[in-house]
Amino acid sequence: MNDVFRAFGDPTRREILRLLRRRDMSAGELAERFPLAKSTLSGHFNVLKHARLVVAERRGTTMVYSLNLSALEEAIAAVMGLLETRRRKKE
Amino acid sequence: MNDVFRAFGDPTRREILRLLRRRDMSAGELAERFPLAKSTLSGHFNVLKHARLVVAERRGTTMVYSLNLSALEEAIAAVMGLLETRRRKKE
DNA sequence: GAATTATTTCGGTAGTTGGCAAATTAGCGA
DNA sequence: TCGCTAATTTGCCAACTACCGAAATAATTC
Repeated sequence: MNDVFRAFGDPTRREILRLLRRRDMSAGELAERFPLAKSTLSGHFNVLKHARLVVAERRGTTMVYSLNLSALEEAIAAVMGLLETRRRKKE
Repeated sequence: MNDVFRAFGDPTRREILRLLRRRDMSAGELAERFPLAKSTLSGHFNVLKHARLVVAERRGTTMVYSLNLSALEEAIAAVMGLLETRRRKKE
């Protein structure tokens, strides 16, 4: 869970997730959308994979990345947990 | 919004938010719960304030921190946005 | 096995972060 | 104003992060 929050901390990684919500994309396809070196993107993919936010599947010579919805759902639950049990005195 | 995600990236800051969900607490009270220097905690408070996740109010010589629920709600909405518009091909 | 394409790993750098102790600011009461 | 308590700011350092280009790895096709 710690890794999930860390992964969310970087704007580039959030943009990757945003792109993947529409359709699965290869590492190269994703890299084209950013003004960054492919090696840099590869590092971001690793962080996202480690946080289980994306899943990678090799298809021939290319790697296809896709969102892992359940990890996103868990992140939402964790943030919502901060709201739920609040006991307010005044309001 | 960027600052909100950055603020969530640190475990100490998430724990501060978790403590504040029960009741408002002073800087000193909060600092007691962590094995960290007060100056370090003060830095964390600043990050949380900057992200508008907490609000500070001076009460005499002490500073009282409280959760800013609306910022939390926005963070949830942002994460949920990653889920919502997903178009699935198979399933 | 050599050439091609796609991606990752490695080595290095600049900037950021989290941590502390010490100095500083702020409010309060004598 | 002085002394006390609470909290923040400052200066410094070690660890981490994002980034790059070059070299290495992986799968495919000839």
